[in-house]
Amino acid sequence: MLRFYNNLTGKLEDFEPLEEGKVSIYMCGPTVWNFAHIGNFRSFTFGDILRRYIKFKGYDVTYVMNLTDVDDRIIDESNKKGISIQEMTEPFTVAFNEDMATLGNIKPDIQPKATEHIEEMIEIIQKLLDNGKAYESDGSIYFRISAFPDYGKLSKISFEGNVEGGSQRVDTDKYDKEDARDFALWKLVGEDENPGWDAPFGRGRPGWHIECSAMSMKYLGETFDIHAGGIDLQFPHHENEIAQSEGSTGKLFSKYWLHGEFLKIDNEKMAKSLGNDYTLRDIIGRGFSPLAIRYLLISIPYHRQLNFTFEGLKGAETTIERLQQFRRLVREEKEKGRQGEGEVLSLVEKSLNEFESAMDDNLNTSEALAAIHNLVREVNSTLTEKGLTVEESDAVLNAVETFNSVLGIFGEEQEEILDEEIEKLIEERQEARHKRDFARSDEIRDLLAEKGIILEDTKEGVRWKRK
RNA sequence: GGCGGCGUAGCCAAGUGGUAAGGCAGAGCUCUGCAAAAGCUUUAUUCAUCGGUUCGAUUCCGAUCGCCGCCUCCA
Repeated sequence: MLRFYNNLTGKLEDFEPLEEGKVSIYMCGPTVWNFAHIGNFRSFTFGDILRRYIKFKGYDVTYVMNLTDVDDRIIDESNKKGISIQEMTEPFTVAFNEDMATLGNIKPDIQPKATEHIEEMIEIIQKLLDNGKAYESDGSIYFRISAFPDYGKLSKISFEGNVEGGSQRVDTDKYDKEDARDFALWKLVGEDENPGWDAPFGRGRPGWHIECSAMSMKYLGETFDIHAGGIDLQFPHHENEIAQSEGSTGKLFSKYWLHGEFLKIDNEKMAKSLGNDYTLRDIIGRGFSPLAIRYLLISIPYHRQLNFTFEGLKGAETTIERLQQFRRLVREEKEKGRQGEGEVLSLVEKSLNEFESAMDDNLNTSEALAAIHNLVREVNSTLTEKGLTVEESDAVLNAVETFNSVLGIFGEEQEEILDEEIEKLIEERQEARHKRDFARSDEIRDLLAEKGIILEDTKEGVRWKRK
């Protein structure tokens, strides 16, 4: 039984979708004003695993991840550069999708842009104005938190004590609000300022929170199954989404709330000021493979802080090579066509069961990986000792395929074709070795290494792989 | 100040009221012309510290120390 830690209730709960067999997921996407950093990608990779696993469990999944392409930072940056917000966000949107693909994250079913959903936002704001949960002040529209008693139910923040004694409770907003906690739904924009959109309640631009309410409800309905995002979004962003959405519909917004924890770099907070806010491109530029990065990102359960280090990444690199080597060895083994049955079948079944119960337990990827590693080790032993039958090899390869469909850490199958020149060199080296002409043999080995072909001399002959 | 999380081998870490997964690194072995690669084996009387509850705690409770996050439109 699949269970999630639901941040809304603060409990580990059995997962029961609203509609049998169907699951709707909304993941808060990136603000496309810059290249996304590795911390961002931890969250989005968590979203990808969530979506893949629910699909693996047999549900029909709709996965929506938005693009925030209008907000204060984007406007500030585009003004500085003297370009439109579209010119500002377009290249980063492309880059983001490239990076996601590089990391092996499957494209969301729907990827709505905020700027294309202004109408929907205006509708929600109008409803809130009509039912008294929003008000106008100096041309901007604010949400009236005092009219929404459930405010704070997600983040469990008590405002009572805070208003009185809190040192942070300073209202720095230059606008006039009824209550310091109230937040902007619609910000006044002058006639000749851009970007701005016309609404019945005046020209303006949307607040950040309303964007996600509008896009999620448009594609998933007024109530949907899972809302996910980074832990920092819990307050105020998600709390405000709930207020706006439930305030306008009177219905539950999202049944489950899942938050991805932060990633630290060398045990420190990732921050621009520390210079450790690595983008995916930075890390790949240092020679690390996307697969290793993905492995490291999912090696710790999503709801735990992850300490990202380059040493750890090096380790992940070794680990995924071992996994890929494993798949290669078993595939080779299958080619031998050995017949019969074997006890490996039960090992495979055990591993698959362990994998599933680990993932069922609030996506415990650490344990799921342990189940994979245990299978790899046990099968390797059997393989060396007495070999595998075709049936066993098939079972193992199918299991690998299953693991890969959920976690995506084995990568694509390598092209097993060599060009003739290289094949001839390998042959020539084998002949040289046969004649004990080791000078020539080593020379060829070096030559092939330069071409990115690594040779492994084994009992049963030579094996090659690409670096 | 308020709320929450964490502290497990050299490193990254999972986990449980009943005696410590997994990965990396290290060591040993197998293979090999040598090497590389690969594979196997091995590595915590102990889970920050101090008390308490219990037949029994790393796991529950309390205190202390240390780290991280949210409360400031930062995943």
